[in-house]
Amino acid sequence: MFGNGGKQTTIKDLAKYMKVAPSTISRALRDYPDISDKKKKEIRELANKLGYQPDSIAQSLQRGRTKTIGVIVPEIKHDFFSSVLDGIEDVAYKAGYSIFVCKSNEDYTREIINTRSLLSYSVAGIIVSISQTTQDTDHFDVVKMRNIPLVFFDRVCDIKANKVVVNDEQGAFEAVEHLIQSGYKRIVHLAGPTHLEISKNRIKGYRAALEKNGIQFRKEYIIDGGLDEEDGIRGFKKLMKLSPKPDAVFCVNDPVAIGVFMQCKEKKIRIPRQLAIVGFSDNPIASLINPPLTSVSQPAYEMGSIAAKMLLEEINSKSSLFKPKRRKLKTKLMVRSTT
Amino acid sequence: MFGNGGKQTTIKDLAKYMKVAPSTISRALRDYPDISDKKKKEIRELANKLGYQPDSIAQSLQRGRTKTIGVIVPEIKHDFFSSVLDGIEDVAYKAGYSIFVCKSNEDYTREIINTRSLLSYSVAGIIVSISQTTQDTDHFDVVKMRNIPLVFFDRVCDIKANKVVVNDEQGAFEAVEHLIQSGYKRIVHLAGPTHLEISKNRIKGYRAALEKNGIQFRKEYIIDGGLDEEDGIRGFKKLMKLSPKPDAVFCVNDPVAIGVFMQCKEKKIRIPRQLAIVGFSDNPIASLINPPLTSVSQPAYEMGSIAAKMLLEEINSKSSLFKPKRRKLKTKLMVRSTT
DNA sequence: CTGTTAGCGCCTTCAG
DNA sequence: CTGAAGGCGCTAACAG
Repeated sequence: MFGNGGKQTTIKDLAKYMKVAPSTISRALRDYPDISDKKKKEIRELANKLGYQPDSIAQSLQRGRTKTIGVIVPEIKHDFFSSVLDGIEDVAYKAGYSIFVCKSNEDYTREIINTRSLLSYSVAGIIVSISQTTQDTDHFDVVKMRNIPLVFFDRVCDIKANKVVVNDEQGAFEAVEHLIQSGYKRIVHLAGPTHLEISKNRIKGYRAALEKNGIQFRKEYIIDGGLDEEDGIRGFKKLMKLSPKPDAVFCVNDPVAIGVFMQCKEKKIRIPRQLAIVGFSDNPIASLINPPLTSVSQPAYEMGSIAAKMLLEEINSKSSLFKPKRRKLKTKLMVRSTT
Repeated sequence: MFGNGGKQTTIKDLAKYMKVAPSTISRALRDYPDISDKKKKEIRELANKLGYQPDSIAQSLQRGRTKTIGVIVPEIKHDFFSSVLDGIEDVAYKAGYSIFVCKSNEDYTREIINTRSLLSYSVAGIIVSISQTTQDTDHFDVVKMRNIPLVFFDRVCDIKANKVVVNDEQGAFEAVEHLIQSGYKRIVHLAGPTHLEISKNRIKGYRAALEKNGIQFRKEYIIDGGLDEEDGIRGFKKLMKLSPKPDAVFCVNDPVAIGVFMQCKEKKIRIPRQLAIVGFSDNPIASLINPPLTSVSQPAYEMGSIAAKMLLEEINSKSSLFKPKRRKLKTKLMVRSTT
């Protein structure tokens, strides 16, 4: 735009050209009431000509906050999280915010470092889904203490903050009841890490469905594990050793279900004849595999956009006595052919 | 950490407590040679106790650059892009950088705004895969002019900058030759937007394979379109109207292939008996659908990590006469059951 | 209506 | 070895 050695044009530059004070430029550009319209127009034109762009860093230092949102997710490439990110980005973009994306890699320590790093960049707010290995959540207290709005989604924790979740218990309940009504009797649950709320709630739903339908709960039918495909594979192996042999499995999420699914294929176990499978989150992949996977659908994109909206709302509410909200979205059981 | 009204501890605070000058603190914390070891230790301890964290914004303003990398992708939720992001994040994190993720939404205008926004935040460098609708690339000239390192990946353009691509032509060639050797004769190519290099190169490979194997090229067998599932659906419809009827289709990428795939299912067309399909990028989904999709595998995570490494290298090379590099990664044909 | 001053938090001279 | 001063680009407060 201008051959000034790669430097950006500053307000000072404009001031010199126009022979006015920098503050006048600043005011004109931000359409302050008490500047003559003529001058405003002139200044605008010059700014345009020189390709002036306000320096966000300088503005941020001055304001003490950037127009950015920090996001911490355990993984980026998972369908669920990338869809959530998509939702967050759209809302943020429309509001003139940019997003810092950090990945904890399911690692507690990295999550702490991510948090610190976001704080040091004075983000306006933070959106988090905690890692599988996170048990202690003191690092988020610092965020609260600095009055930085915080929203948790999906994998939430006990902290007093905004939360966006789905109706995990109800979703699990419907999934398991569906299995029961389809005639399955020996239903195993491959559960997630026990300290995560989602795991607990999905277990609750599982038990409630059994109870309501008069099926006795067996402790050994809950198999603890993680949230990844490998956990599904491991879970499958444990499950096959059980006796009496289970006839259905409700998995804490789709990756785990896919793990089981692949093992069945490998071991030539017929789905659903020999083993019925239900997943959770309804990844796009669920409807494309064969047989298509029955799964509890979870509105990922929407969770992201709602989380971002809640965050922005808190950012824009001056009052520090913001009351944390909890949004619980509905799940929907997508019945397909693995059940 | 400290009940100072949510404000972060600053160097000034430390200076007051210690009754020394701020500059002394700054020097001690950054381990400057000429500060007494004793004082250094004291200062470090105090900083720790008060939970001091340097303000990245202030540092950035001073340096003129942040320790951040801007990334612009057309979509976040696509397997390919989210895996690339994963690769970028890992490398960035290890180098102490954070990433700004912007999504162009395949929209030229939004891409321009994204670029501007990243510039205004003084990112240390930018990594981009251009949108389908981007024909003009002047907005990246500004980046170059401000001496901000730039790396393109996958969807690159003509600008003189670092690039990370795969061997598109060779990949396409192998895919099509594989079809020919499997006995298919009437091979259609669902191509991408013609102004993108990847589209051109994949077309080149397609033609080269036909030529080498003495199959006559037919203009109507190249069907132009976009890069999404819907484009696959549209492409399928056009393809079915052709006569003589094609017996195989090579798709510019996996989403398009999936679109075709789903149409085949819907219209009860046997794969590969009636129509063979090959995709490009080998998304995880490819191996899970039934029949599993033959696809050209593209190392997405690696592309991201290499792009980030190239960028950091340029960031760290003081010399402004940095010579742009082009890394071409290898593809690998994953032969499965749709061919 | 406009200019001057001061300061956000940090780092880099330049003096001692 | 350490302190004081100035400035990165911008804006808010105070003067006229």
